[in-house]
Amino acid sequence: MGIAERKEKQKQDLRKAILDASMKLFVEQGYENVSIRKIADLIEYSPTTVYLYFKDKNEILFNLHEIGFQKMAEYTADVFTIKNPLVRLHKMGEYYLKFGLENPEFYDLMFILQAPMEALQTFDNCEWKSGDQALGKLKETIQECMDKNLVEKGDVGAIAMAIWGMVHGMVSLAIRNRFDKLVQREQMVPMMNKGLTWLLNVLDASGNKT
Amino acid sequence: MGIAERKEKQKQDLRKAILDASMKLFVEQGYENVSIRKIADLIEYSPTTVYLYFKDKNEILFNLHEIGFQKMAEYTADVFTIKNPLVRLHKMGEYYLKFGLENPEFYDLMFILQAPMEALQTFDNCEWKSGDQALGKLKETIQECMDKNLVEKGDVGAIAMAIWGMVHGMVSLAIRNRFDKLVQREQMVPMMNKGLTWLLNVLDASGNKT
DNA sequence: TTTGACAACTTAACAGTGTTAAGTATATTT
DNA sequence: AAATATACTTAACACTGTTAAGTTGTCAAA
Repeated sequence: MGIAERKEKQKQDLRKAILDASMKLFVEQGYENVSIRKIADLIEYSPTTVYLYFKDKNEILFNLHEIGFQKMAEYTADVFTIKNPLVRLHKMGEYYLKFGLENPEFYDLMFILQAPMEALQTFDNCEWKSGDQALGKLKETIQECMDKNLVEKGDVGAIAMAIWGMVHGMVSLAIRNRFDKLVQREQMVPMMNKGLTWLLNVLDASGNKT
Repeated sequence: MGIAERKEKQKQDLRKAILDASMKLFVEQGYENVSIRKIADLIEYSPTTVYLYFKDKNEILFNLHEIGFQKMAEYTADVFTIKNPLVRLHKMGEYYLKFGLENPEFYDLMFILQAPMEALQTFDNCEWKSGDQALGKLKETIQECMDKNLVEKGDVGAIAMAIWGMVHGMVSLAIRNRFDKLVQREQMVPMMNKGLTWLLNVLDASGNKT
């Protein structure tokens, strides 16, 4: 069935072309400019053709959001070589801040916009795999810190929520312009890192009961 | 000039009617359903009339965002009677979480959506007064904690950023559905409070050097 | 009193959005 | 050769924010 295979490949090619076009619009003009009509223009098909390959726009944005997680994984790839879990935790936070501030559009898609989560809800297996995996790594590192008595023991889930919350909070306040009028532009990034370091320090202090 | 006064009053009345209609749409149907045409329908004027009273939609949303800050102030009104600044800090955090989760639409407008900040940029005095005031209270409390040696001394600005970041992060991840697939629905709010309590505990521990 | 100006408001339109129903070719199967 | 299935398009619906131009009605000066 060589002909059926070729047809299947062509279908997958067009699907990929749609995602590539979406990606191009996304990185060059931001998520607000990813519209079905603009995608259609780029791939030189009619807008309705897009709907033969994706249920709706949310589904396209969900795919871009996944690419964002891949990109983020590149940022944090080397932290897992760090033996000391507390140092690793610190570096994870630093890379998280770095990724968010250097890729605000991707960050938006991954952690702020509703669209990808709305797409998720329509799926059969509606787990948020990307988020679950990222949170998992955080939890593991926190657990390791506790096992090695580097930090005081406690509810890993709650602590992970709080730490993730802190870095996410700072990034999202920054990229949604809530720091603009409150902090000088040059001091923003160093100050965010200082905030993170502060947390890691009090955390460290809480563990040293020896 | 009684007649000029009456005219001025009528203008202000219509301005208020537009805001009231916006508010009604906002609380009943969410910010996505606040459109110029729907506002116009409610006040029974043509859509273009709205533009005689507000520069654009952002300016209307900015006004609603201010109302949100008033509402938030009601939540936190009684914390300032608390003498112990560390206890006060804890309660401020608790009320912040409570407000955000009970008023997700307002929270969105105040801390997530770009629209009010875009309006701000067009103003003459483009300070974010509401945000500045709220952050100020947080900073004061942190400073007081340091002055009384309840927490280790450090950069107040950075620490305020981190603490605000944490509560904002948790609220915004929650209302933008990032916890949905990761944490059981019933455990979400208690877990967020647990995360906050955890931070306050390690903070407390960091201060007890006596 | 008539004219002119100004204020308040509306109509109509522009340029865009996501999405769907219905139609048209082309290619495959019966 | 006829029927069917595939891939795609046209045209439309129902919205969105926003603006240019036109229409009233009121008021002050000629």
